[in-house]
Amino acid sequence: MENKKIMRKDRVTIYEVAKVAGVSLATVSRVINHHDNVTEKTKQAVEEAIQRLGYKPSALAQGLANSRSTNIGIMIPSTGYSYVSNMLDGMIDVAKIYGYISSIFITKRTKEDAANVIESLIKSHVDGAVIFDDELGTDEIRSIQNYHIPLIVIGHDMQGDALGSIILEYKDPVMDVVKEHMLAGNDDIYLLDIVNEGKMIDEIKEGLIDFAKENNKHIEVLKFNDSYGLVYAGMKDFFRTHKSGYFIAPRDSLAAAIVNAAAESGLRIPEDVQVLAEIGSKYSYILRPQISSFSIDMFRVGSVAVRMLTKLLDTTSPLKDKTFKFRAKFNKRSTTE
Amino acid sequence: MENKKIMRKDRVTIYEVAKVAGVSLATVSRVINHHDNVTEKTKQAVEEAIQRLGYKPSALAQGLANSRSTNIGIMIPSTGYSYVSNMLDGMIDVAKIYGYISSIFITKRTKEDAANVIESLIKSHVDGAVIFDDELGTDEIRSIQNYHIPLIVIGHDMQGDALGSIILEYKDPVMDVVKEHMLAGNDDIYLLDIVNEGKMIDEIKEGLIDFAKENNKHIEVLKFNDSYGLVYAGMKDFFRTHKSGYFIAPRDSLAAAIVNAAAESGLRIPEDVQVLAEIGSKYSYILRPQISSFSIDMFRVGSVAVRMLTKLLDTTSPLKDKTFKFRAKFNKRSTTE
DNA sequence: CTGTTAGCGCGTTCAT
DNA sequence: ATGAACGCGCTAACAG
Repeated sequence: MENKKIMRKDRVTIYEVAKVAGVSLATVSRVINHHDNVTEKTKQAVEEAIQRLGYKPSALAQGLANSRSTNIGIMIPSTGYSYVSNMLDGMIDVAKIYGYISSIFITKRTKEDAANVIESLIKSHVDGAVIFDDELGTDEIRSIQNYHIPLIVIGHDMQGDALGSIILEYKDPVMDVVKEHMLAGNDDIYLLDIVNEGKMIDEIKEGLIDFAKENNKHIEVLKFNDSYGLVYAGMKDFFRTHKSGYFIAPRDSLAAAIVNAAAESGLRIPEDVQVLAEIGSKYSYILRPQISSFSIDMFRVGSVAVRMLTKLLDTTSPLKDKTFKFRAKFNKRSTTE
Repeated sequence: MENKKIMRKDRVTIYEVAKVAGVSLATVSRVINHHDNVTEKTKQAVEEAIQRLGYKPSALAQGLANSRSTNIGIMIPSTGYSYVSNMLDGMIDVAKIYGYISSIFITKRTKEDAANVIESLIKSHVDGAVIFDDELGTDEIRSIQNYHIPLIVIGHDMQGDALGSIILEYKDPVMDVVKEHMLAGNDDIYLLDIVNEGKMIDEIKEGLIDFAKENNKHIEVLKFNDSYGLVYAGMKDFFRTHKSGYFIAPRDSLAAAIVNAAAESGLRIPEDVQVLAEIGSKYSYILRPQISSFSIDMFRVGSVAVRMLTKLLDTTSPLKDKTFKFRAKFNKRSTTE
């Protein structure tokens, strides 16, 4: 009773459609690809057969046949942060419009995992990819290019052949605001250093610390693991002995932890403690007091990234601007003076 | 200089590896699939060739050859809401562990779009899919099954052959809390009705209204388009003429809109106005006052969904519990009494 | 306008 | 243990 072949007779193929319609498979192929050189009559017959059988062409076979998978890869860190998922939304949205399916590759924040992810990205045979990953070095990104996969890189300023990049300018705007505070004579800055927050945030940190040194000021670094709860608890503790300061947090939910801890310790905001969030979201203005923060429309970043990618993939229309900048806008709200 | 052919000689195939290693492609295939019947020596030779050439098997060709794409489909509405992106995170995480790549199919909230998405889901040749989409009817979901795609459905109580389901119980817990408020003699309930919020929320609305009728109470429905800003503005207006009430919002960010509007209208919370959010997130406890809401660990829902799916896909280990329930937990906080 | 045939890159018998 | 040959489902010349 070796009838294994019979039990898996599921997927309808182009052959069966051809047979039912009484034509050759080439004709069916022409119909589904809208090649106009087909008689209206036979076309109808084919389409009817397709309907009756419920035939759907296999993207796998199509991909193999013309070495285009109509898939794009999206490499991002865990979407837990809302700015990442907003970006993701924008990317998938545009990809869909252009007829691409989005395959997501989540990277943990380790070199090792990044290598694995790159591996599967290449195997997966995507037509192109957009990469937003703080942990990846430019060399690793270049290695992907050895496989001729057009790339859009977000957050690295890179140039290359089938390579575009999007730059997120948070650092300068943030530094401008902090500099102003410092140069006004203040020397009360505390910087929240969250482990594994990524390269972008780290660079801001370094820039700030360097600037402070140059100006004979001091920045106190407060190190925490990621999570609102941890920071909130830590800051409650902190405010038992400290009664003021100018605090900088990577994201607004973390800024909220400071704000809440301060307020519940009887401190006034912004008179006693000021709080600044580097990456803001809609919660910056939902929270009370509203949080001063910097923002970039990440949905738009995602849209632009994929739109650039489709240009890269469409050999007929060369991408002109291969690098695009988004500059964070400062929204001064109620947690700073 | 018409050397176009040379410039597109990109992907390394199994043939080239075979040639370099001095074996046949069958042997290479055995090595990359870890079929043990290969001499250690030739195995080494092959592996070295693979290294030198930087060969990566094409998932496309592999998929075609054994009709398994090692891709799973994930159908979800826009990830804008954090509970959706948390779920997504959980799904992708587990998929990765099991060696699957995740293809995301975003659905807008219309029947038409849903049909298109289903179409591309089938074409994409995924091995299985998990569907979380309020707008889809059970009949449409069944139609996917005609293509023998194992499915996990979240939010619908369905049974079927290669079909598992996860039920999200928000309705009963929410109704319990509201009933208690009503039965305590109150008749001051306002329900925020956000357009396109999805079936799950709609069902709670209907349940609530029915219950009110049966008990001779009244529920005032406040209709808004989605967005914090719109609701906030609308409620500011509302509170010029209304000075109290028990408000129910679909999500905590919307609840925050009510809370903020009320507070800024000089009303006390929860003495004058009480606010309850149906779907809570971490912001329920980040916001001040903290918002009373219901919660399910959506990351876990996502994990469980994909784990169930992998069981469905693994023919050797049949899935025993084909339906799984998550019951929302009520977190009474500061916006209700 | 339509059918035939040769790949696309890889897995898998069936021999050797 | 290893190689030759066929098939997965479809596209793209090439004939007719």
